[in-house]
Amino acid sequence: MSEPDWIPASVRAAGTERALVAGETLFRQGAQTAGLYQVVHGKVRLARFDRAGREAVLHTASDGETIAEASLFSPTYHCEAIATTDATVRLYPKALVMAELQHNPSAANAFMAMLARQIMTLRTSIEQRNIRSACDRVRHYLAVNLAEDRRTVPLAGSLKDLAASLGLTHEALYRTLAQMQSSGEIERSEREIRVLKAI
Amino acid sequence: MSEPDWIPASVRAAGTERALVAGETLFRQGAQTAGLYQVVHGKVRLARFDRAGREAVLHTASDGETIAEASLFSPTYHCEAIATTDATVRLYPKALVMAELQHNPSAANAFMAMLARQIMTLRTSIEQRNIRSACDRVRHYLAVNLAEDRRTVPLAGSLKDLAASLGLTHEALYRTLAQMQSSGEIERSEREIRVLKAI
DNA sequence: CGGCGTTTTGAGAGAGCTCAACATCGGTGG
DNA sequence: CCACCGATGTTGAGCTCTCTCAAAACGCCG
Repeated sequence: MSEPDWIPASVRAAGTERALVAGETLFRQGAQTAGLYQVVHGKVRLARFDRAGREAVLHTASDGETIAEASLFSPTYHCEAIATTDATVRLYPKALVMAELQHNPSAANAFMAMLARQIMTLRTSIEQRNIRSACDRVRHYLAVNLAEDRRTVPLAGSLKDLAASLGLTHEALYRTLAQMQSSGEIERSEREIRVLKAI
Repeated sequence: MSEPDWIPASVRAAGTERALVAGETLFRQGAQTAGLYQVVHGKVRLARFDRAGREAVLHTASDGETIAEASLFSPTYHCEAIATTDATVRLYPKALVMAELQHNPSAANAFMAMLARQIMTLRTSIEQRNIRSACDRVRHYLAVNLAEDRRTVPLAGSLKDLAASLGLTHEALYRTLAQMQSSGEIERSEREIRVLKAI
């Protein structure tokens, strides 16, 4: 989604890599911002924790995506970044990125477009979490994440992770998927869900 | 929140105003994007409607705020804009705004910062909608919207509108507020809520 | 005064959460 | 090779909480 095509070679060269093991925290809410991170490979999720200890998954970034873009304009991070799988990330220093955006209009334009896309994606997430019914929430997820064949939805990680992304308990997701499968609405295989009825 | 301090006078002068009555739709999801809107006065909310007809309020813009910024980078609007109160909006043509962002680095910078702020606000909304308990959701809202005195939260519109913004039914909100008041957690007056216990 | 929208309160039902038990599978170490 | 362990996947039962449907008080405005 957020291919960092706008990062020029000069900035790219200044990036420093770091390896993360699954479960490791990259940065915490409130910590000083270091710069812009790009996920080289693996999955890193952005999340917040509420008083009750519940984790709200805000986004999961995969290979090539950048995270913490908004933090370029903030002195501290406003959410937690946690490796969902083993992962490698690359850090681009804040000052360097900001200077590039300041002096390179086309980079700035691409960056703005990327922020705009993120805003749209986030609004879709809000729409999704506004749906109470687990079944309709799953349907919404399927509709939004349909592959180009308009019939299948790839499953990137575990169902448990998906449940967290959907804001459901994993039990509720399991049950809902089982029900949708037995009613003939979907078919499931190892790495994808096939949608049989129009959504 | 989104004071359009980055809109230069030249663009400002090219704006065209339009009056809206409460309930009127400014633009619909899927419609061609005309440009950037600024709410001169009144309240305009961005929302989406799901299959069940439920409205998910994504944002409510007040005096001075801009809406549809992300749509500058999209051919169509991705949500509905509806006047919550009688309102006046000003439209800045897309091409003019884009040209300004292209040639004026400081305007581009301010615009990027505004988009970044919006991303953070949207993430806070997702965090909020991830909270199931009506009481905790209200507490979260109060904590996020505390005035500078750290004790009061202003009530801009009706409680019914607030309920929609919180993603709760109005009945649930009324009940929750009544309960929080009777337990001594808050005090209510016409235009604000006073928080008595630390959140 | 009548009408309309907001604010309240009541009662019932449905749905997801919580707690719990168990199956499955891959990896580890004896 | 097998036992063990942890994480994921699955299913069951009960409970809580919000939603839904209803009804009524209240305030505002023509």
